Amino acid sequence: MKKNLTMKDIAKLAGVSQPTISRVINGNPTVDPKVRALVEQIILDQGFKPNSSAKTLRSNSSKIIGVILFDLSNYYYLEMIKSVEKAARKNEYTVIILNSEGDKLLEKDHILNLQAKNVEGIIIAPVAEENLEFLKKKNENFIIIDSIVSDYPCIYTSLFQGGRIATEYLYNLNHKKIGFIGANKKNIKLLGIKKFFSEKNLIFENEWFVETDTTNSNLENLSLKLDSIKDFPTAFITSNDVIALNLIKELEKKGLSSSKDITILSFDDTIISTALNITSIKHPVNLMMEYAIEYLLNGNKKLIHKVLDPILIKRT
Amino acid sequence: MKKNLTMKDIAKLAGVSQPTISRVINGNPTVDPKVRALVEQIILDQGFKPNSSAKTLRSNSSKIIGVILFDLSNYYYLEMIKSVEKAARKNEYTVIILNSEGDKLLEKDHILNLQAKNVEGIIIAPVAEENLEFLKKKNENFIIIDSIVSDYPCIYTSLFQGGRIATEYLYNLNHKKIGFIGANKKNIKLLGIKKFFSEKNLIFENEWFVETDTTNSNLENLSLKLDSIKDFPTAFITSNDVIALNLIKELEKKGLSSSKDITILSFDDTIISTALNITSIKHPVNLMMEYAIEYLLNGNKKLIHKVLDPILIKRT
DNA sequence: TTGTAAGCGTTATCAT
DNA sequence: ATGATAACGCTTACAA
Repeated sequence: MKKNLTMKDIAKLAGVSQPTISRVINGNPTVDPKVRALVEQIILDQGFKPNSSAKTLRSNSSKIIGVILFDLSNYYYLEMIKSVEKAARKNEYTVIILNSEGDKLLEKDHILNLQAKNVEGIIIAPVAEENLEFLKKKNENFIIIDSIVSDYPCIYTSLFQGGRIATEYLYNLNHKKIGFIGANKKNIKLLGIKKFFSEKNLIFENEWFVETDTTNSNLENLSLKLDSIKDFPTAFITSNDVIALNLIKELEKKGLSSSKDITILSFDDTIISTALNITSIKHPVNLMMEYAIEYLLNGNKKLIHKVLDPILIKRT
Repeated sequence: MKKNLTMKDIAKLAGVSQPTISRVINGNPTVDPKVRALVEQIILDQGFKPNSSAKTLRSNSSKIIGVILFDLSNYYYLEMIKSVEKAARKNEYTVIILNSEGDKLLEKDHILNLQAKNVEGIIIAPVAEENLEFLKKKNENFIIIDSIVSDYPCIYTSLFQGGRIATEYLYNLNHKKIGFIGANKKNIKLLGIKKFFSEKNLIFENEWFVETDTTNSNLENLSLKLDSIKDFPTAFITSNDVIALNLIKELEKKGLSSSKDITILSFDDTIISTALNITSIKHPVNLMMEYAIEYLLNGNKKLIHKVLDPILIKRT
């Protein structure tokens, strides 16, 4: 059976009492510099680190941030994970990443799990509002990412702005017929697109909105939907990179070139956009996670909604 | 100050003693069915989960697996994270993902951190052998992924086979001059490639190996290196997807089409390969992480090296 | 400056 | 079948 060292062991090696070890580790100024030096050397030699369960149990501070993500299929989550781990580490925190897979019950499980681990904060891309209510009821320190939910702390990229600047960019390239492929009609990106159209007194035809499933890249009926469009757009905005990829393939089947005939602009700017060489709307993911950690650790809890500006990454 | 429920609280609500709650939760058969039912209902109502720090401290079982990854830039790590989180969850374990960023000291820090958290196993894509020695000395339950290190438990995809089947595939498409772009010369993929050449009594020209940095996609001198090749290959194998992407861009600058003039085959099969529509060698990442978890939790610890076969994903 | 002792919320060993 | 009680390894008064 594996047995880790304890402060008691270090204390014995140093010939002092266990609390003295604790004092050294926690930088308590009352310890004799000689004792401190000795103890620190022993700690280094032995590769000792205090048991965090005991520490957490006693002091109620786990130094852990929980992150519950909606799904791990969009590639931009990798950057998110990388950013949040780094931002946490900078503050001497560890993150626990969990995948709710868009499942309400699993999300609840994860929340209970994190609470049991005494996490000091939760970053959540939520599935169900009832779980957010639970978090609030339990007085949990948490922040929502990637969603807008009133009365809860949120941090997100303005997809409305994203839709707007995407459209503006295409408009300036002389596109007046612009399609959008994405999830259901209340889609905020779509609202931004429509906003720009109305600003310019242009009409956004209903048929230019092509509804698809965004998390599942299985888009077999995309073809049918595209076929049914009477007045075909000269450009498309897609709700994410994977859809852009599928669109390009569909267009190719129809003998259309995405670089010559139809302009495509995507959301998310993952490596796919780079690979396909298409203009994309980037979320400032890194910034988002830094803010999230900052908010959870020291944030003024009166701050409710933090909106980040999307970034247009121009290509070709 | 946030205060979680404890077994004591539940006990009070149920009118029993605290150890009874523990018995109910741990499925101890000696509890009265009526009491059990009552307690379970209260637990559900209250959304109670026992404090895991206390549990870990007392029982020395944290139900946590640590995962130390070398870097989080290659996109195939996302699938890895997804897989390992899921495989762990299936066994009621939580994972803690850490990024060593290829830094020896950071790797050591992560190891100490995980030990302090009493993790029951560590999955590591290692930076430094001395840290592996430390793990062994500390009698830690761990397994290495993505690397071959003798005398330590490892699980990895056979890159030798990968190189071999990649070459075989191209050979069967009538390519006799095949280049390889990747890291230093001891590269195992390259050995597999050379093996196939020698099997067919063909010569692999030294100039067909183009050395690049694999983690950093900054390949500005790739162009120069390509220019210096006298007998230009008709096909290239790249050590990862990002290099393939850069290669395609370089070739385009030279007026060459990757689909018509030069065939490209990459390693890793991330979404980039899909986007670029190129044949790729896939690591069975999902399988790898399932094995890793299985090994750590129940594995016969005599098993030292587990080799997985790469999968050729044909495209175009 | 340092040691003694209590207590965090569990699990497990006793009794009863 | 269930209730006291000790112990896990730390932090934090309090005493010396």
